[in-house]
Amino acid sequence: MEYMNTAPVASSASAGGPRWLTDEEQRVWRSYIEAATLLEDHLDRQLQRDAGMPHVYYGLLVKLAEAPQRRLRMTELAMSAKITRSRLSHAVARLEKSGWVRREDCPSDKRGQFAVLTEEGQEVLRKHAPGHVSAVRQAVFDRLTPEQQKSLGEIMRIVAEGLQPREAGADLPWLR
Amino acid sequence: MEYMNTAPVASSASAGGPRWLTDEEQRVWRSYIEAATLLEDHLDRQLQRDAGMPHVYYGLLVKLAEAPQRRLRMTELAMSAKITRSRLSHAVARLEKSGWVRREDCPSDKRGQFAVLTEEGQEVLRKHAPGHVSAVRQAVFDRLTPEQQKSLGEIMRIVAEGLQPREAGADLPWLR
DNA sequence: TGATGGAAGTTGAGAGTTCAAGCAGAATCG
DNA sequence: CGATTCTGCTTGAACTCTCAACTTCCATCA
Repeated sequence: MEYMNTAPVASSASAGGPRWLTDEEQRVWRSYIEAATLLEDHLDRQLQRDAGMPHVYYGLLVKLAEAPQRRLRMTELAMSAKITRSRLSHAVARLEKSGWVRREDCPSDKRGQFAVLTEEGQEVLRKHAPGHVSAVRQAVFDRLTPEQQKSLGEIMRIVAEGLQPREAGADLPWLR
Repeated sequence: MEYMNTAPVASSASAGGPRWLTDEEQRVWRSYIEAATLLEDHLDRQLQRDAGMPHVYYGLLVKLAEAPQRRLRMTELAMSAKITRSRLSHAVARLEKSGWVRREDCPSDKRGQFAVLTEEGQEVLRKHAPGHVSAVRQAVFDRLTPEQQKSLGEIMRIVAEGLQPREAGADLPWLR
């Protein structure tokens, strides 16, 4: 009896026993885990080395850069980046220290805070975007056919949807 | 001029300028990032809550469970899990504290160490595998058609291959 | 044998993340 | 209005990960 993989191997009867993954499903799952691990690691390294920040932080700057006044409420930013507010708080504190983001009080809600991309923040993006795109291209797009790219998009969209926030809850309204 | 996403938006001329991602490529990339973030987070939470360890650690136990004597050299384990040796060292130290793994000296190479899955380690896997598989199934496999599953496998295999270790280097022979 | 370089693994400090708790302001309602 | 509850965001401690040394042992070769 093989127990698991990052999920176990086949051999399911009919009754309530857990539906293990088939061999094929397992191969798929392992490929996913490996690629995801290697990829995130690769991008983290690339950005840490070149831009001095991890991939997630870079993503935050990008979201801000695209937002109306290059600003977003903390909660909005957290939701859009799919991270907890707590994590965001720490992250923004760090980005503030680096001078790439600044906090601003929200006039309409005294509890609220805006995270605002600074000029230096924009500069950092301008400077390192090319390297980052190229890393992404090299690791992913250059290796996939147009059909595969399309497939990947559909698949990931479905998975993401299934895990979306839904209803509220303690510190993580999102993340179920 | 849109600068970036977690990679910038289109508008490329002909000369050397960075080849930005097209709108469609960007949508794909964002979906990927979102799904990967939500998924890893979801599994980490599930396992942390139920089994008292993060997803990566669970993966390590699984690798050991499948290995010949339920043991693997540190370096082998690190490579197979796609993580650095340093990270593994810390991880195994923690797993040892929890009593799920034990270290053993390698007879043939005095520098070498085996990570060995303990009886408690196996027990933990047996106990929590069902919940974990079910989480993976719910989040991924149950939502995809067989074709999509196959596609996902191929795509991720390609990406993983492209990022594989190749030649040696400092502390991270893998991870380029 | 002894020097030299490489390989296996660990370590410590700093950075990032999680979790539970906490504070202040907003909203609801009697 | 005052009490109660909810929302927005922050905090601190515990934990994990990264990065750059560092130690020990193996391998090569003169």
